[in-house]
Amino acid sequence: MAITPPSREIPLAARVSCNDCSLSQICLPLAVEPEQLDELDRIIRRGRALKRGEHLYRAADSFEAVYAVRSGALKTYAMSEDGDEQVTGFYLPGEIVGMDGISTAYHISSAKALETSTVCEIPFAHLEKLSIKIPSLQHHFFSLMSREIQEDRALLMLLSKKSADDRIAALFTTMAARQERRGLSSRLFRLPMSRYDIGNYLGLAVETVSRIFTRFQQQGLIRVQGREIEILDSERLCGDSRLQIIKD
Amino acid sequence: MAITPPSREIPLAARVSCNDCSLSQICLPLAVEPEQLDELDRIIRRGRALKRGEHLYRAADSFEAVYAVRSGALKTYAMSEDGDEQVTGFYLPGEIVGMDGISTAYHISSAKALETSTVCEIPFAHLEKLSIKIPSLQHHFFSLMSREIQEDRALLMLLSKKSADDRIAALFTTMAARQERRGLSSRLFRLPMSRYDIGNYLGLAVETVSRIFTRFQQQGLIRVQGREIEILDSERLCGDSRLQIIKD
DNA sequence: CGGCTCATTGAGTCGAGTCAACACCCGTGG
DNA sequence: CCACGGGTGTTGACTCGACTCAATGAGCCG
Repeated sequence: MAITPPSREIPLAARVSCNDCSLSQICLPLAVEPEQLDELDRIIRRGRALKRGEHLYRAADSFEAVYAVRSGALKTYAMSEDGDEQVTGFYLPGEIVGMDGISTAYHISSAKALETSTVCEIPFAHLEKLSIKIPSLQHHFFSLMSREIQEDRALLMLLSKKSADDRIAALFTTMAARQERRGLSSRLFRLPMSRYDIGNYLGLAVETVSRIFTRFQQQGLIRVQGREIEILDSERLCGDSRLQIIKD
Repeated sequence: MAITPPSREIPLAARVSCNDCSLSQICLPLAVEPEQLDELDRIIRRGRALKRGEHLYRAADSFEAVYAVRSGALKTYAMSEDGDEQVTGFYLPGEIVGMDGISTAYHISSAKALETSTVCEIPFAHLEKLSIKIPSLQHHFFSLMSREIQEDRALLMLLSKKSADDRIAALFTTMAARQERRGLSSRLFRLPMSRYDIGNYLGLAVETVSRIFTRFQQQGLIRVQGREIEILDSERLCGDSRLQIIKD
């Protein structure tokens, strides 16, 4: 099916080692000593490119690897029997996607690019072997999974008792925190996902999302311009919703 | 504070090795060869007893160990700033609790006994070391965490779009599956938690839980007697809610 | 210029929450 | 032995927040 592209089309990212990657301080390598980084480097297949809407993997695909997002953004979603989807997470550069599936050997959810993206593929079997040689890597990976659990728990709290306002506020707050982690502005950023995805993720109707965006703007909490968001009053945004967001 | 109990009061469980434990087929040992079970056995502190309402750990406690439930049942819950709690999970015999906290080195949530319970304490630092020697244990532990993520995701789907009926139905279905995993009846069982905990967990008011229990009974789906539940028509129970529950 | 998808806004409905009263069970103590 | 009290569970009446349906606007690409 796929025709091997001529070598000049291999994206730049493919030739950048973890050493030179701007994300190394928040990605997997942070757990690995420089001397051992080579080994990690060797097992990683870098720079796989995805077009907007393209799948990284689909539910029921066999689980072979986890992926570090290099650029762009992905969403993961699960499908219920009656065919409607549930967005379970958004993944930004430096984050690891695909950790569902370890227990079943096949993926439970699907991962789809929200925009043109590149990812680094980390074959899981190799990662496991390497984790045995590099205890700090094993620990870091346990830690990543634990954080995934924590984030799910935070979202769970949100969905189970919070109002629509709180949910939207929490989305802004977590997005801002993740921007900051990458060294970007936590005040001004662009949401990579549609209102539909937001609604689906937060368990709200698209219309509700839209209405709340508008109202938050009227209240002077944010400024919205399509997918561009500017946080004007993070105090009141958090305070109103009285949320305990995971901060690392 | 605690007075060391005379040796005859050490619970029976404390002297049972994993070898002889009836739960070994669904608990950690399933990933360990008989020859190596001794090593696992040695690091486990067995038979810690908890009275109803007693805490196993509290949020912000330093993270030292994970725990295998031997008997009874626990709930985990998080507290938001404004002081109201959110139940994040229930843990039955053979299940591992406490895996939050790996990434932060302190617990994010609290764990509390729903009834008189015993747990086996597995110091995490030891477990990590042992995982390096026993790759299948490392894999199993990754797998357990992955399953935890999957379960959270399933719950997430539930909370984000499903009706109150669906949520209750899903609770019954997952409880039944977990009973079956332990080799017990999936038709007839006892809920270890109060209606309040159920409501909190599923994001419903207690009154709603109660009403739905009553209606399900009227519809001939279940028979309820306090906390005793008999599933009469699992077909319609699942079918009505059209849910994709994680099955292993 | 259509023909898309995505986003916003308005009007009406309904499911689940809140408030309130009451039933039940069980352990305690008079 | 029974009365009392607290925790737990059930039921009813009323309210409101978010969903649904429907129409319109805005941006994008062929």
